[in-house]
Amino acid sequence: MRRVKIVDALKSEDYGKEILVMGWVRTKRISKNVCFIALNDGSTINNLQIVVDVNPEFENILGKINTGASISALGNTVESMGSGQNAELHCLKLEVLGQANPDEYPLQPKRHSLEFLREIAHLRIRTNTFSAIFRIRHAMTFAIHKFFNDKGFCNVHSPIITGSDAEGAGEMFQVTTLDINNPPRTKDMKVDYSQDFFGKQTHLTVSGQLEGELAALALSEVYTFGPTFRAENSNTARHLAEFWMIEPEMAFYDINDNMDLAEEMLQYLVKYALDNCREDLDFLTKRRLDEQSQKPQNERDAMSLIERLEFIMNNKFERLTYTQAYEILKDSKHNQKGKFSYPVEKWGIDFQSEHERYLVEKHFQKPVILTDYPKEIKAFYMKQNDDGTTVRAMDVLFPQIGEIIGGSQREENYDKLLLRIKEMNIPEEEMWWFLETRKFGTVPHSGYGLGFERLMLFVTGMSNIRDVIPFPRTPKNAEF
RNA sequence: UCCUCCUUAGCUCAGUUGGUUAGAGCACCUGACUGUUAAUCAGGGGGUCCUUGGUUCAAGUCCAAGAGGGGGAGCCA
Repeated sequence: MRRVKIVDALKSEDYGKEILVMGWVRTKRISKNVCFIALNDGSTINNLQIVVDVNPEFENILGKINTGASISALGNTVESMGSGQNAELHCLKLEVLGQANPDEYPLQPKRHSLEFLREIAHLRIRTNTFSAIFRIRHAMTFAIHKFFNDKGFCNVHSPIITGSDAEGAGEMFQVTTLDINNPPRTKDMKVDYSQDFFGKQTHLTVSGQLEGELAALALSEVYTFGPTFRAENSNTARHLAEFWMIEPEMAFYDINDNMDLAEEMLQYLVKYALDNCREDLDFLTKRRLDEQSQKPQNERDAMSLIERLEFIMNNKFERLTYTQAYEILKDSKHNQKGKFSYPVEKWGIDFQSEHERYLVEKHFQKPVILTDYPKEIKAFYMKQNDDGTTVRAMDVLFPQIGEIIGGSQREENYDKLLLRIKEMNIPEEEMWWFLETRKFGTVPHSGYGLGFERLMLFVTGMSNIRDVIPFPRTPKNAEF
């Protein structure tokens, strides 16, 4: 007999049918004549209640079943006599697949701290919170591919090992097969990378953007969705050493087309979650409400998770330039009363988290897209404006998490790009292939990068990025 | 990397001005109970007080160093 998933068993109102289910025991409640087992198989946040008559036939088996054990149960679906669920399974045949010693199994039917669960990342997936998060993570992955596919974008696999260290997006992890205790040396005692696996020094990628641009200048509209690696010693709830990034890159798009796409994509993804992950979102909404009730009133969210997602879905993002944002911040009472740790008093400063949060959470109270930043604080490949001081950059700022997207229209003029590469001391000889796209059939084009885990933070309402990726990689931590 | 807080039972946490045998709730084990929803009730077992060193008649408590973790900042996605 074929196993029925619990998500389907719970949906069925065709009572009296004999079905087989398998899963992991969440709780067992036993009394003299009847035993209730809450069974979960990860197909839904909801458990199927297995009802077992306590008789000599089952007594021995029931003794082997504790929280965490895996079982298979054959029985008839019946309409529940108790409240709390519609269908339940009246058990006819019960089998233990794998026991879980209750003295050793760390998950109890009670609330655990997220910090404790991080230490048992191999088991935390079995909890309601994490199974909900990872079902949503899957749904978001799928929705991203669906969004771009429906628009005719081409998914491009950019390389994970890169031979260029000129991407400029952060510190990199080196990839080598040389013996680090005794590497070959050149005459001047430097490590001789010509003897390394690739015949040169290589690293894990920090961005697929440059390769994405190459593809866009052939396929028009492309996106990458892959892992990226940053060896920065960042210890925050918003940074990972290994994270997933979505990087669309579009030929013939200017910065306004770019912003339109970013806004449409974020709203599409939020709507997809609301339409397809409702039960998991309801659970996480309740979880966050419980968590918030521990906090003082003035630190609590103004909106619940679901309300916030609906708000994003239904409201246009605010668009303004860096200079306009600078004026708002400079003239704000907050600034004039000296309440910013970093006062806003000189055009050209890079905005701090506190400034971004003020704009998003206090001033506009909605997502904000900032454009046209001073060129000094942005990357070399961004298109320079005619004013000679700003570039066509755009950052999408979200409540709670700050910068969720960073992007720009790209500089398509060969001479301007080359000049900028020289000004910023980027090794020109390593960028020959990138420069050639501007030499042969260059076109206006744009793109952006979305940090997938930052999106996940927003959609799930979790507050630590280590809780929205199954096995987080952070400084001093590569367990599991 | 900087600032700050934390580390006591399997988990979440109390532990007073340093003072006898370190506590609670949940979990676990035993028993009771005809339908429970993190069931309930009664009883029981369970401790490297993060590590090392120091002060003291006496340290879970005070001091120093180290390790691990949380929150905030920087860098960014």
